Amino acid sequence: MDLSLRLLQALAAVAEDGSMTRAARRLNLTQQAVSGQIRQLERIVGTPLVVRLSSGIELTAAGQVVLKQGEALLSSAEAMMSEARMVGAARSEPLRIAFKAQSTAHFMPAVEAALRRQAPDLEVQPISSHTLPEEIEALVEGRADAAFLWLPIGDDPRFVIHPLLAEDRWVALPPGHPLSERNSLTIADLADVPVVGPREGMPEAVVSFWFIDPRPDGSRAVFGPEGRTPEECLHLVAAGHGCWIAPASTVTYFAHPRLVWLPLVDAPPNQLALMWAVHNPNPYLPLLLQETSRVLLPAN
Amino acid sequence: MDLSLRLLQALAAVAEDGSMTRAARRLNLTQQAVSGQIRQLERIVGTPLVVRLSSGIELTAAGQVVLKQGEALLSSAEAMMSEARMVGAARSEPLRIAFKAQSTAHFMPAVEAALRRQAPDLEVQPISSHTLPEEIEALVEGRADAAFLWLPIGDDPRFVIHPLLAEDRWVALPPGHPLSERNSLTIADLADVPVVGPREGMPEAVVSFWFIDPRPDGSRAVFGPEGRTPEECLHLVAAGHGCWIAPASTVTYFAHPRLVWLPLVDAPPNQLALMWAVHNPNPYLPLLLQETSRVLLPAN
DNA sequence: ATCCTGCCACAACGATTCCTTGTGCCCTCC
DNA sequence: GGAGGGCACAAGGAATCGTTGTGGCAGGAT
Repeated sequence: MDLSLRLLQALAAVAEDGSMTRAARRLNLTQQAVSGQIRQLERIVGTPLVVRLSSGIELTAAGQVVLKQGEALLSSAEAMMSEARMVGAARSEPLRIAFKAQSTAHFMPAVEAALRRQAPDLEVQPISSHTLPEEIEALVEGRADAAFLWLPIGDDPRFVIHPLLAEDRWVALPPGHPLSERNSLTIADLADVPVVGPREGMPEAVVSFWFIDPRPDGSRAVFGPEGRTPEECLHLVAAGHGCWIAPASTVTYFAHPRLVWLPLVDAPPNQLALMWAVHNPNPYLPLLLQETSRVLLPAN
Repeated sequence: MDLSLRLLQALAAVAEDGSMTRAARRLNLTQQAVSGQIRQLERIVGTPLVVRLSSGIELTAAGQVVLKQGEALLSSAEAMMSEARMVGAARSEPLRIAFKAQSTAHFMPAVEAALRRQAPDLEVQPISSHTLPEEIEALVEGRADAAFLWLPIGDDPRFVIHPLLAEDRWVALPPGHPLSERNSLTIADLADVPVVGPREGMPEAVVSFWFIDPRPDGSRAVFGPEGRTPEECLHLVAAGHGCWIAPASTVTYFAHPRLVWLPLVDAPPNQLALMWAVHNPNPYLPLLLQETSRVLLPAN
């Protein structure tokens, strides 16, 4: 049976007024409606709750039980809804998304728009960072709920990782470089070219992936000067210190006239991924994943 | 707004299964129905409770509040109904009605039938007694909830007294008595006739009323031997010890061939009353009064 | 790549519930 | 004895609740 709080309110009003008719007036209902509600409540509980008199009503012992505990129930329900409204209105759970500026940022507006369509009340809070360690730190320290980043990052049981899409890697070369006249490159072409990029604080597997070290033929990569940010790397390349191997989408951010970008056709692609801490309770994370997939995958 | 427990059950099931469709199967409903219930619950509470995903649902923070407190609410409601059913089924409140055997008893079957019509589950328990002090004692000691008796009984703030109907008093005389040939009597006729009846343990006002002492002309009544019960009084009258002044309805109980009953036309009538202890909480007392009035007054 | 399955939402229809008006009966009070 | 207030029953319309049917979307199997 399905107990409705309205019935308990009716009983409370009837008990207080000692009369269905008076209670009905107070509840802005007709006497018949209140009579029906009491009857329904009695049917649900399964025992008479009031004694009908021509001068009004009187509660039975069972009616007093329902009255007393019903009032407790009503106030509990009121408190529950109030608290839920508080929690809901507080937007106490903004979704904080970390991304690398000018690297995993170009789809953020579309993702945010998609989220807003599904959950208009959700507050999306972008957290920008410049390096992969910064992003991971933000997740670990709870400053961000999720992060967009490039795989690989090495295995890490603290995170849930959802690969989204694969990108070929491209190589940035200075305009005057002998290889810069080519249409595409292979790993073998880069055998003697120093590679710039971030190394400090990166897991070994990540360095190994981006520098392609060791090379498929077993030789070692030539490590050029360290560039921690994309800007530093580009500066180093433009200054002739070597090449930079980067995700394809980076090309669109840095179509610099003093640089030449060429695809690296035989290198395993890197992957854009969405990641969050395994124990993060934010309920919007699955929604974020879903909407991100929707935004990114058709545009493949 | 009107919160129904069904909605809370739906939320609980949905939260447990992580999916509206699976919850719907378990609840023997369609997915659409459950979806509607969740939507309605969200409208009532006023904030989103679940995040809709293509792979199922996820509770928001507000949803977790409602889930947790809602489950408490559900079990409270279940406990409430269970206890009310217990109390109701226990018939823990039989209505115990005291009456004087062969004096205020003749309408008891009709009263009980009327009560049964209005409250089929009510258990009526007759408590018979033979004297007025016995009846009052039963009320005071809580062995009876209500009593039928003859007024007056003297003022007593411990009781609520509802007069029901008035009866003329009649006089019982032995057949050979000089007055026994009359059609009716006046108080003056009884000036020298000893009166029998109960005196011991009766309030003075009651003795004064039944013995009509003092008489309207200021003279004193002649007190015959004490008869504590109707049987004793009748025996005393039949033996020639005097007359007995009794309620009219007594005549129907004791239409004895060896007695003559005559109406006492100028004596103030006595009244049948329903009475109970002021603090008796039995909810059926007003119903008893109502039904008793209905039974007695038309038959006036 | 394509189909199949599972998830949810929207729409339309029928059954039930809910509240209203209208009525009758009873009791109480004036 | 009439007026007023109490409750129950009955009938009709509105709102609610459930169903079936459909579509979009994502994930997994063929």
